[in-house]
Amino acid sequence: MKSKNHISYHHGSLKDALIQTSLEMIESDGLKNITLRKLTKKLGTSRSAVYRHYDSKDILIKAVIQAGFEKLDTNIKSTLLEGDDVLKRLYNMGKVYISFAIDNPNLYRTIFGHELMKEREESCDINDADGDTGFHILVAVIEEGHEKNIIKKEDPILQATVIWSMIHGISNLLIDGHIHIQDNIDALNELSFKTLINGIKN
Amino acid sequence: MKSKNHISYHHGSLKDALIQTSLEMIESDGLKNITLRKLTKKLGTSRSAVYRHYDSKDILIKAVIQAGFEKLDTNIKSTLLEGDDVLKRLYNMGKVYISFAIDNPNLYRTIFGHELMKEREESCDINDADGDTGFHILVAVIEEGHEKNIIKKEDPILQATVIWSMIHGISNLLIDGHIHIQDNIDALNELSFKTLINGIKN
DNA sequence: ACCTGAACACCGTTCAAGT
DNA sequence: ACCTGAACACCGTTCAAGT
Repeated sequence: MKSKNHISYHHGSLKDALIQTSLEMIESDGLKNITLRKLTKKLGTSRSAVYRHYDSKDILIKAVIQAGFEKLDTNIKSTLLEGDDVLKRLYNMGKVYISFAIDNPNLYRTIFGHELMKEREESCDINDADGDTGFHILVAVIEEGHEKNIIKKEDPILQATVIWSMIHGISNLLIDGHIHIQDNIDALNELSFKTLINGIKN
Repeated sequence: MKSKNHISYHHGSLKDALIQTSLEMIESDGLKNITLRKLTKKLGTSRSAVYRHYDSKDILIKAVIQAGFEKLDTNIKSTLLEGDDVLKRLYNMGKVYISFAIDNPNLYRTIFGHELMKEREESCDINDADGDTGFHILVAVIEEGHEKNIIKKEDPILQATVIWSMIHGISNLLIDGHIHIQDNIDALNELSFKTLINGIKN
């Protein structure tokens, strides 16, 4: 029975399966080794089936990147919400963020380095004060630091951007091999955090 | 006469012409729109001529990325060597670096985001104390700051890495559209620099 | 509704043949 | 030595045809 109607095996689930399998293939082989032919073969469908759900490979990849970004964002959010100590939460976020990049270098490279992302203007829109992204939580944590007189009172969005930039820069340079101090990552973590904090705390 | 022997037009210069034209095409159309067919058509050679100089497209692209990286590096170096004030030189470097990224987003994305760069281990090798890259000069400027008692005496390589990470992170987030504060770039510059400096100066 | 598979225009790469 | 152009195996995308 089961093997008979494999025609409708992906009925309703193909769309999601395409994303998940793409995420796996990006991490194992890199983005540029993903082809619709390999992807659909892995899923047991014909290659034109993709076009029922996405208008082109580029649009599929965009959705994959969005999914990858949300994966990272979920990690960041839960870390930022865990515990009371504001500074400790910021420090932990940095560690989790950098660990994500080190553990998923191809995915990280893809979600942040892709040319298609130039026109993005969703989840991370800083102007959208009502959002619920990791960045929004980061801003909220900084504002909590303002109220508790732990963090210097400057524009929290700019402060969040500075913190994010530092962490993002470290992650990027690490996975691209521009930093060759694998044994010294902890020291880099400590110094970057100290540098950030001494610059923004009261 | 001239148009007659176009067969040897690129005699000896094709190798370099491939790099230069690739750099232009990356910036105007993005890396993924570069094909050997378009590239060689633009240069007036047959497409297999490329293989006289590079074993594959990937290896050509690697050389292009290296050339792009050196372009940025040259900018950085001259900025770091200009003037006496240590802090001002660091500040100027940041501005020049970020400007380069904003002016050449596709190139910047390519030289830093490419999957091929995982195995890189040349110019930026921090362990090579004798190098002459922008990063090495940055370390030297920091050491000058140590001698002049302007900058806190910690491992200069780690300090350089922290500074570079911040600037690189800002550049990356800006060109990927994760930061939507175009009108506020100056404020971001100021705050990030202030954050760095207040964290590392005496 | 959703899937199939042949067809099309592209791509990187190879290679025997030219000068 | 260096270049040519046909050939090969791949790719994304389209579309008439199936169920």
